[in-house]
Amino acid sequence: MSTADRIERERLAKRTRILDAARELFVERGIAAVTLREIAQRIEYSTTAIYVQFKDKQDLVDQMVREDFAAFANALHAAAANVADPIERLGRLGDAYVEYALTLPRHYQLLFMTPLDAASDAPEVHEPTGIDGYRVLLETVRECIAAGRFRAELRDADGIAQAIWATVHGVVSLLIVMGDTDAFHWRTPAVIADLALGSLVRGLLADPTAPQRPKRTARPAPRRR
Amino acid sequence: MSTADRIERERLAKRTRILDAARELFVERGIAAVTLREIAQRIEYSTTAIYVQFKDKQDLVDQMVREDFAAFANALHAAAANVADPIERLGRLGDAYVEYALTLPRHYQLLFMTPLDAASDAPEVHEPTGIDGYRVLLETVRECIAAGRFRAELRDADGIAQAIWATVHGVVSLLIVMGDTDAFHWRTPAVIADLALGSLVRGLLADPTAPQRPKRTARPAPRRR
DNA sequence: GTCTGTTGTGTAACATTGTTACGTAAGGGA
DNA sequence: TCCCTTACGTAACAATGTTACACAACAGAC
Repeated sequence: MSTADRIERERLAKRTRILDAARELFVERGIAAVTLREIAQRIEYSTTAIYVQFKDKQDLVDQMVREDFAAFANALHAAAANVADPIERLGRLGDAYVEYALTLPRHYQLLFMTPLDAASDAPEVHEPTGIDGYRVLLETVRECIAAGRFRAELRDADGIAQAIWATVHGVVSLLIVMGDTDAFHWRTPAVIADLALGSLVRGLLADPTAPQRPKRTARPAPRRR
Repeated sequence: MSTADRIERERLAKRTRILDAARELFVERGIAAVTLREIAQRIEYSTTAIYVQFKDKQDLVDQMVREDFAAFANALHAAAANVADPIERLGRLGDAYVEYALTLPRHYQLLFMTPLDAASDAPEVHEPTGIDGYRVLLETVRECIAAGRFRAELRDADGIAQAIWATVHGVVSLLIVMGDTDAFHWRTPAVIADLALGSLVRGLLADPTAPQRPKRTARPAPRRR
């Protein structure tokens, strides 16, 4: 059925157009501030046409978020690839994480700083969002443990991975929310991330006398609002 | 003018009633899900009566948040009081932080996980929100540095304080958003916090062979939604 | 004691936004 | 050629934040 294929192709193309327009507006002005009418107008459809592809606004947001979680996980995979030393890999993962999050702060906020609320419809059916990226981290931590790089009493890979995740998440999320308040005299994201993750890893190491990681390039502060 | 006093007192009492009702509803069901009509009904006023005391909904939220930031800062002050050893004080601060945040996750979300948006009206006029608690932490870090407890190359008190803040914030905020997703096999908040903050501090110390902190009582997982 | 102006309150209405009902047009399959 | 599914748009609805306006209460001036 070539015709059915074409129809499906057009259907998917429209879905992509909607998601792209929505993504752009969401990232720019925040999810709550964007109306369906606005999205529809941008792609030259009526508002209700969106409802053919998406059950409601929340469904649109969910599907977009799910796609972008995958992209985020891919970025982490890429950062970890071809790095033999697991400790070094931890650093690379952290760098990539901060990089992604602060390049698209709005997006990060959507992905990791917003409880999924009404997504309780059927999100547990699919792969839980964010689990991909977590697995990369967890595997690296397991390697560190297996290689005897961490102190002997540190055997809980999940706990350690969660602590590391929490640390980098804390840096970026705190900066996204509070980064505009000058009174805190914020250091650059790279400095804070190096201090937090660097010291954390150092505290985990069995042999802290090993050399530290080199400096990275600076990252700009997250943009406003 | 006793009458003017009474009027002012009544005015303040009404304001408090509004804020209390709003707080209760916000904490229970989230800020966006609560309507002004609902708040008004709970305190037996008309909806528009709220507008006499507050410019709009955002203003109401702002004022509530400002008050509660102060309460949070007080909790931190109390936790830090009468603890001579600055390193131990860091731990106490972290404990109090996690305790407060996970006891009132909704509230924490409101305070530290939501960009202030329209609060850009006149929030910078007043003391920036959250700065009180930060000062307690910063002062403690300064003491640690002055006492030579940290490694010699660590001299940037602001940077270190921000890294520590980011770490505990990361633990609680990650759990608030993701804590319900079982696939991550979350450890208890106390375990993650100890791993993250404990290892971070250990990584900062000039002498990591010093004794670790004792275990604390367990904290329940943050409640849903 | 009366008047006046300010302040608080409620009713009604408005604008916006997510959402649904319904009529219509298109187009593929029999 | 006919039917039926699908997509689309117009109009309308419900909920919510917000404003306009009229009225009542009441403190202060005279």
